[in-house]
Amino acid sequence: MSYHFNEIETKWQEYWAKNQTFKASNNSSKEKFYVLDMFPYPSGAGLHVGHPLGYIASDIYARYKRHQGFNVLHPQGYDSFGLPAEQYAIQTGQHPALTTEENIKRYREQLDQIGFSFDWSRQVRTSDPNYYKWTQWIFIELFESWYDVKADKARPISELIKIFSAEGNTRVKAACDDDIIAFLAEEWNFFSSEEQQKILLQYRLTYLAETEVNWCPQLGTVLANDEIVNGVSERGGFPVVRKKMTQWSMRISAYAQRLLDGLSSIDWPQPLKDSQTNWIGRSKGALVKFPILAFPEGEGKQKYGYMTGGNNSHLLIDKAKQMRSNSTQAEKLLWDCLISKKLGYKFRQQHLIGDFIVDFVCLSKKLVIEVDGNIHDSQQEKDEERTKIINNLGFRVVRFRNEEIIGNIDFVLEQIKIQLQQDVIPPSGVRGIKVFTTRPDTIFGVSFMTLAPEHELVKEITTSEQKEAVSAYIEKSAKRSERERMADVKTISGVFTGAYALHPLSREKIPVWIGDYVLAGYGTGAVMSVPCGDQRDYDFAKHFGLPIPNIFEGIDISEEAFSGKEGTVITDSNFLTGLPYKEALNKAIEELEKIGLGKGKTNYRLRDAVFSRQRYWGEPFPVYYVNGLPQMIAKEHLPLRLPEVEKYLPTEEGEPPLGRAEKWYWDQEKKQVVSKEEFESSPIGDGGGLELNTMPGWAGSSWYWFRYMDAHNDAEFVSEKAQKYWENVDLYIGGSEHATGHLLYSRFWTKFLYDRKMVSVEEPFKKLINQGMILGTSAFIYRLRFINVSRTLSALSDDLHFSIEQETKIEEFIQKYDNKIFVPKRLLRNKMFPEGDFGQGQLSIGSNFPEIEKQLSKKFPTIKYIFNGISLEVQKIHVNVNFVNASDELDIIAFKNHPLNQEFKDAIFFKENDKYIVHREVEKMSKSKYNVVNPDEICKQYGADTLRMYEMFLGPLEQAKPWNTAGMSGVHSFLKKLWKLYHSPSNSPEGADSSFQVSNEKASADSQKTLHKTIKKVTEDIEAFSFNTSVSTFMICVNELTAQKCDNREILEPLAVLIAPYAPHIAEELWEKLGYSGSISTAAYPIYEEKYLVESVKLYPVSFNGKMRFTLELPLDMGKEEIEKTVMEDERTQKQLEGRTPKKVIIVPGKIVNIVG
RNA sequence: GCUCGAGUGGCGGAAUUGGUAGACGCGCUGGAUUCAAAAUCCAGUAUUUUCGGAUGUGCGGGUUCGAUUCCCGCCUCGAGUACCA
Repeated sequence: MSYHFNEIETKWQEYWAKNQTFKASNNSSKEKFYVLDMFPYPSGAGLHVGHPLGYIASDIYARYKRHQGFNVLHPQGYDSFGLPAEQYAIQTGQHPALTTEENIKRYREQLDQIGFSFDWSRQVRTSDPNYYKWTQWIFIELFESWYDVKADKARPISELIKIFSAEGNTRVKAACDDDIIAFLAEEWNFFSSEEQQKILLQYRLTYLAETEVNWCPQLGTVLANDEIVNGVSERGGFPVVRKKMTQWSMRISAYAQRLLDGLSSIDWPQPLKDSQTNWIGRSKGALVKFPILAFPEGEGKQKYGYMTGGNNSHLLIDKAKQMRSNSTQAEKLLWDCLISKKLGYKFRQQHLIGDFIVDFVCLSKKLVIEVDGNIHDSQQEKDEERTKIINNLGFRVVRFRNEEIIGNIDFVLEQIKIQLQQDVIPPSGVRGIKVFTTRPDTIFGVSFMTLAPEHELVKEITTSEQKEAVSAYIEKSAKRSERERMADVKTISGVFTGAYALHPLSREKIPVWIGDYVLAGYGTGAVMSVPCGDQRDYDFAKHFGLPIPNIFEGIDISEEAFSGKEGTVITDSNFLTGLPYKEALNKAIEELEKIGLGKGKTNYRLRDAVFSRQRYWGEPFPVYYVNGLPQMIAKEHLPLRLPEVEKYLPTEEGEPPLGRAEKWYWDQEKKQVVSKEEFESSPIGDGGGLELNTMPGWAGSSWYWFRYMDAHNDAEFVSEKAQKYWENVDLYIGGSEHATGHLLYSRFWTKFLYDRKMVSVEEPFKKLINQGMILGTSAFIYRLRFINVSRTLSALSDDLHFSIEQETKIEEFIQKYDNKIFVPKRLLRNKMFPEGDFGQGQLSIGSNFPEIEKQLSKKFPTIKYIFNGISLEVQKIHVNVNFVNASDELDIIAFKNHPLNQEFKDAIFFKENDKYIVHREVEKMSKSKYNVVNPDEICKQYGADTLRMYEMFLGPLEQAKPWNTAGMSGVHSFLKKLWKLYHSPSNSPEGADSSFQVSNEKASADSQKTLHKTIKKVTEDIEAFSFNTSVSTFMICVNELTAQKCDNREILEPLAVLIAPYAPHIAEELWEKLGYSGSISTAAYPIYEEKYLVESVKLYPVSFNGKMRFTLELPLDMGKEEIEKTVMEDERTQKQLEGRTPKKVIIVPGKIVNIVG
């Protein structure tokens, strides 16, 4: 009986579906194992042969683990919100839900026919309201959380509010916005609710803020950094520009360090970990402040650090002096304490800050202490104003009352101490340029500073002489798109601002420049330029003739900058001179900290992730606005369902598509979504307009693996019990393209959920494997096109004096054959392209292509006129690989008759030997390259088991490889041979199962050896995810058993189980024939027994000087000496030695013999 | 530029801690079977050769009795990233 794979496969696929064979239970005494594939997006193109590669691997592993006795969770679902469905909706007007539904249906059919062991009962879809209800729920949890830096975890926002009302915000260390205003507890409690909300928004883990975003006009939405490839959108390849917009953001930067640390605890491919490490981009260095010398030389007297007064200083200075001598009792007491330096910092009394005289100030710590007498009670408002201005000048202010100082001076000093421990560097602001540097050791090599043109200080510091040049430069660089700036790295440009900064250590004057090689978005948007140590600074200095001081001992910097670190000794650097790199670095930070102008800092490249998309097909935010401030809809009213709109385009006012929804207001009284009219006519009017943006594609995929654990839970996103049982994903398989998107966001959300005690694990995926991409083998044909015809034809006509008829003839010819003639690649060979291959695109041809001219002239006499003047171009175009056979011949008839190829109906192909041979190239498999191969055809022709084994056989899972069906027949005939092992030879009577035959007799030692060798190797291979070699092992096994004429049940039964993970359908069928009633899927995995492999003899390779010359069979228990004796006596040895005496004989018993001499 | 990965027959690829390089499959060649084809089976298939052998895992060196495997330097290809201070 022959192997009818189609029948067998359909039969078992139906059986599995009917019996829910792969349904996982949440209540099991078995050990759990969770195998997951990366969430598929159901695209309209369906699956191609590259997609199932990872699914097959994970399925083999899942089935293997079931045989091993594990309770396996192997679910599947769809990441069904996203851009392509929406683009399609815009083009066709079809609701994305409909097209998504159709796509999912097709995906499911394709998945089913490959025989995956998915537990479909747990299927989820991100676009299902029952699912996105929980995505919205998690969003609210993020909104209700802040990041406590000291505890290094997220905490509920309610706890932050408690802290604020008890002690203000000066002590709490939180991941928050940069421009936080310091306030005390009394101030907080005094703030209006709106002010409080605004402040809290600066601390929440998801927050609304105006940010520079990547705006893609064609897609009508913003994109995250990882959605942009080479300056254009990943989907569609449209240009992206920078734009300021108010957006929801995720404070992922708070987790930068933990995301980095966590990498060491997970078993992921190193390249993937590297790429996350790079993306997070941690760099250690120092934050240094360079005070600005307000005016360039000549215009004003040089100012020193303590000269903090404003332009009215000369008027106020005397008053300050007077006040110093007239201080109150409390002031005196405090001054005595401060001046005694008990606190370790220098204070000044009655000092000018701007236009104010403050009571006390610690300049290095930027801390102002004000002592309020009773008169100040009546002018609280004025004081607030004053505090604000002083804050803006970069100082913090603490106030104490007279009676506090007199009554409890220790408490006051304690408070001041706490304030002094705060961050030294004030918010980027007036009178100082903050820079971040990884090389504070090179600080004495600074010869100028460079700011990004967008830097907020530029306008303030530019002198009047330079104003014109500076604004011209800013304008110019703003116009340059991000892409241009990226492409053009070579051009050095910049302008001097006219301003100077003070070097914090050398006290020298440093010119301040602007240049667009400095990025506004990284660090502080300003750099201290060390031309001797940084190539960009070097180039800039060379270009503008700025000095390049050398601070590296014994290093030549006449040609280029020196960026080495280890082994470098610093010189010409004051107190750093003579120190090696590491020591100098620490010493520099230490000194900067002492004078309050710098401190050690770790910087991350990772930016907060923009979470808003101006699109329709995504999760709606559970947010409405009151007076412009976001309010969360109470969780019990979730899900907030995506409304219907009549068009999926932005509104006329430029609002996102949700702006078109008829009902999109939240009525806080009715607790429901209402129309604008209903909302406005409501008597109470509580509530507001709902958020018009939707969430990005990664929202739903950042937590979905938890949902599979408890997919039908209506009360929680996952129950504690289910989550604790399944923990996290044991094995995750997918492509490496998600390295910095999905995989980073998923880790972020998991850490957040862990912090808030909603899950018990801190990482989502324990082990991860990247399957390599399956590439397509594209086919190309070469088409001729006439260019600039009308212009050249009239010129030609004039030159050659064509008659009307001739001209008409030529015109007709062009009409008829333009874009219709195809030539083979061979004709394109000439001196320049000896292979006839000119890469991608098109190529102008003329008389330098003699072959073409000859061939064409033969066929079309008219064409000679064209060669005389009209430009001819050859275009290399993709042709659908389905029209090409294995020998690269194009099926011209099928090609011409295809409905999509109407334009080629009367095309002319230049054939050779009656064939048109296409050109082949390996490229990414994609619809646009017409090289997509679907699994459907292969399943029909060879069966799913063949497809599964063949995809594994193709090569190592992680490696990219081109798709090539050549080897398919080998795998298919292997399965046929396997089938034959269980059946008697074909001379037995034909008919149903009559030929099935296994014997119950004892198997031969050889067969046992073959079986156990196979068990050992295949098991090792599965554990190592080396599926290609296990397929080879099966082939060897079946070849050997066939040769042995093995038909023993004791061999064939375990073999069926062994192969079941790879070829489940045939295994099930054989299992049934072997007399079992249930599915093979949980049959016990065969146990490897070493005793069958024990050998008594070994075929020793005998080498001479390391080269194997012959083999010799010797007993394994033979000792070294005896082996040597036997080998030396062998005549082949004597022949090799040619009479010489060996210098040395190396014998590794059981391995090799090597004779040196 | 930087980071990572990979270079082995005509092709996909194998070789576990350094120990018989090219397993397994495709393709190709020859043969059997057949009226013929398909299917199946058998033999051969790195290069070179004076048929003894010699050479051979991108290139050059090193360590070792012995290197595809370890070390150093280079070349090529692929992936990621990119003015990151």
